[in-house]
Amino acid sequence: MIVKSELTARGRRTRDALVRAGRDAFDEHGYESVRIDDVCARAGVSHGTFYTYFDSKEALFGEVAAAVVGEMFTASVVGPGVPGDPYARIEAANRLYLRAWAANSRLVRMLEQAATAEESLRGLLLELREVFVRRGAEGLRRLQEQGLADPALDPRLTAVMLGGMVEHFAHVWLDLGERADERTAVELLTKLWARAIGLTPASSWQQEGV
Amino acid sequence: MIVKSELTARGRRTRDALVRAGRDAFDEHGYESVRIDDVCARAGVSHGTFYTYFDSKEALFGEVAAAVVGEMFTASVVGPGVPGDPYARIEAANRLYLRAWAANSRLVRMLEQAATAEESLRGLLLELREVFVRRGAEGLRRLQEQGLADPALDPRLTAVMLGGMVEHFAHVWLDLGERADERTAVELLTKLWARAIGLTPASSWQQEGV
Amino acid sequence: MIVKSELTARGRRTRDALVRAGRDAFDEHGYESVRIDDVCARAGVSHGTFYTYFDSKEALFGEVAAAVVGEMFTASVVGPGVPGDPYARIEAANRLYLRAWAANSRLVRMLEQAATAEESLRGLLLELREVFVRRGAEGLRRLQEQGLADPALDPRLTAVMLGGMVEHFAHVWLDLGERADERTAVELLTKLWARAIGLTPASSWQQEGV
Amino acid sequence: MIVKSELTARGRRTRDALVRAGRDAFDEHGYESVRIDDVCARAGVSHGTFYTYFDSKEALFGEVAAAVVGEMFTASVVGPGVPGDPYARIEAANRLYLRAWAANSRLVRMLEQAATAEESLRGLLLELREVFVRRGAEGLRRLQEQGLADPALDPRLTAVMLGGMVEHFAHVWLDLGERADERTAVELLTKLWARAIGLTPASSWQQEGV
DNA sequence: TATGAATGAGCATTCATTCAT
DNA sequence: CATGAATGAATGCTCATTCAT
Repeated sequence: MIVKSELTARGRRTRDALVRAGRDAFDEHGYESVRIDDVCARAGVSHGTFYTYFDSKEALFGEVAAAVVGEMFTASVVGPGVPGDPYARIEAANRLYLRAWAANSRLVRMLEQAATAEESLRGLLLELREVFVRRGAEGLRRLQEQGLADPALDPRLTAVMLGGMVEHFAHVWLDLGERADERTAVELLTKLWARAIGLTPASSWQQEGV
Repeated sequence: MIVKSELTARGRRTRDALVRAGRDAFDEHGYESVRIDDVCARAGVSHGTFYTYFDSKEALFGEVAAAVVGEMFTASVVGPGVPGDPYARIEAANRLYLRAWAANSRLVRMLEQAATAEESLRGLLLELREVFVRRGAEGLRRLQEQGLADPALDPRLTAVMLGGMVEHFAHVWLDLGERADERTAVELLTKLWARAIGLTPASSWQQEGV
Repeated sequence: MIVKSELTARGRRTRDALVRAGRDAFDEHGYESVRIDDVCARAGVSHGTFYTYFDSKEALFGEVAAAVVGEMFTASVVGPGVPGDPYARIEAANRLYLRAWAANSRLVRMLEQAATAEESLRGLLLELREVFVRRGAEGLRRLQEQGLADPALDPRLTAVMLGGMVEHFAHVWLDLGERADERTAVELLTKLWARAIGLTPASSWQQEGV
Repeated sequence: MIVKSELTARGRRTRDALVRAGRDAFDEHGYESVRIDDVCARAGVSHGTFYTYFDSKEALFGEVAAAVVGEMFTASVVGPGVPGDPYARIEAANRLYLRAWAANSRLVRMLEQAATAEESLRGLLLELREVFVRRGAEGLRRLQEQGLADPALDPRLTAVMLGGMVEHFAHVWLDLGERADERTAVELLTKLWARAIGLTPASSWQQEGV
């Protein structure tokens, strides 16, 4: 097998084609159903060529999964340009969150499947979750410090639960055909999220408690 | 193949052993990894016997899935003995909801996987979701009618989202090792749920709106 | 895989057919060249059936080798009916020795090849050699005790060398086409062997030494 | 492919490196296990370069085998400086014989293996044996003519057998781990050889016969 | 000459399913 | 009803060889 760092331009092109083909194939047919042959055909290379770049189907999937996870990280960052209004920031975050998960729903679920068997993939999966959980927890903590959210909530557990709500909805929405338009969905998710953490326009938590 | 209704006592015992063995095997190793051989060995019957009762591996899984779904329905019904306090009822429902999904998390996810390929399983999966969604929506609608919850919320979509929060947490908690004890989890899920729907002790919604 | 002891009569027949077919195939084409398919075709069973009885090609070869080694042991025992005349006994032994190795020359050489890689086969190979070496050494020691052979010879090393002469000749004769008829070969091998150990009609060694 | 005679200095170096690498690889891992890739890596050239110099793996092996055979011829010639004492000459020859075979035991056995399939290699193998057999036969014939060895022995067949004894011992000694030090081994081989051909200090054969 | 990417025939192995007993 | 031997399509992977650069 040729390692990634030792590639010529031509090799890189072929390798990229295989990763792209693999990603499409996995997304369309599911991990188990994908044949190395399918991937090769899609990438326009012969069967043997696959093994010039990857040791196995698992290795390819690892590569695909890593790419997906990387994209999700990048795509879900709420830019600094978003207004300081906490509610608006939550809404923006939820929109990106929903989109990021929706775009990769099937592959992420596949990653979960595969992670059961493959040690290396488990790490990737946990890293993925951790990044999203931490972001959510950080955001909540900040609001708590500003007196805008219920200070009694455990930030991490709350982030896990509310993040899960968004993530799960992405799946139900796109994979299971639950009917809703994005605007409505994001608005409702945001309303539920904001209310759940007790987001207040003023700093009422400092006086009252739960 | 012998159909279920034409079984002798002995046949029923063998068949039940296969279903039980299949359920355990699927839960432990995942759909694809399970060999008919494994199931037969577990059930203590010979390889050929399997086909006396089932047409295929899929057929067995369908049977297992149906059993699981049935159990989940039964197990998650909030008994009439629970006090009328809405918050307490939500908490009781969430506890049962969480337990029901946690107990069968892997099999349900397997069902989702398999449903991608198998038409018949898709129906089962949708039925499963629908029952839970409908229950949640009914509950919310009742609270709205009583003026105890935000009447502006779409009952179904809200139920999908908040139900998803619980369902997803069951998965994260049990399959992915997120650390939490049941009491804490149920309490937080309930608090978030209640706040999200704007559950009020009094009937404040009638005067205010969102 | 079905273990040997759990076979029905039918299974035993199939298994035996595979071993026989494998033996023929190995003998004709050499280890590496033999395809599982060839063996199956020869045995008149389908490809998959092979794996009902053997885990791999190596496993089959192990079985074949063990059978060959067993036969060689049996076939090379000089019966008790052979006259006590030491020279005649050596000749009889050499004849059987030559025949035993000649009959299985290719398979034994294959075993040597394969033993390089397979730990389990190495044991079999060493056992095979050891039996023949020990027999030769015992015979020599007896003659030495009777004063009929040079007592200065190390029995084991001498047996290794002279046994090797016969074994090697079997190979050269049959595999490499060295021309000779069996009678001539056995007579010459015996003459060389007898002279080499200083076999004397009388008990001259007791008086002389080397 | 570039033929040997048309090489530049650089080409010769690369080619030699491949032959040397191939010899080491064959000796260590056996014919079938050697990958062209291994050889190239060892020689420090890229995969494609191999085919600049050789048509195939077999061609490389042929080259290696020829080199080995050449060395064995050279290394085993008893120099003219060795004293005329026949026993001492036999001992010297056996020492060189043993060393020559021991040094190349694995490669020679590989050649025998390969010769089964490759016509061209068969010639090489037969040539190798023939040289050693002829030398042994010549030596014996000379001794017979001088009345120092049993004139009744067929020189060629005797040489095949006794030569085989030495050759085989080299294999058993080095490849199969039979324990012996060289001095002891050579002395015993020589004693057995000398006695077997009836080597006498005086010219007793002229009067007696066997 | 050297390189290394591409090729594809070839092969071992798995496993759901069938069927004779 | 139960058994377990037989089936064979399906598929991942290897590696000698070719060839464009």
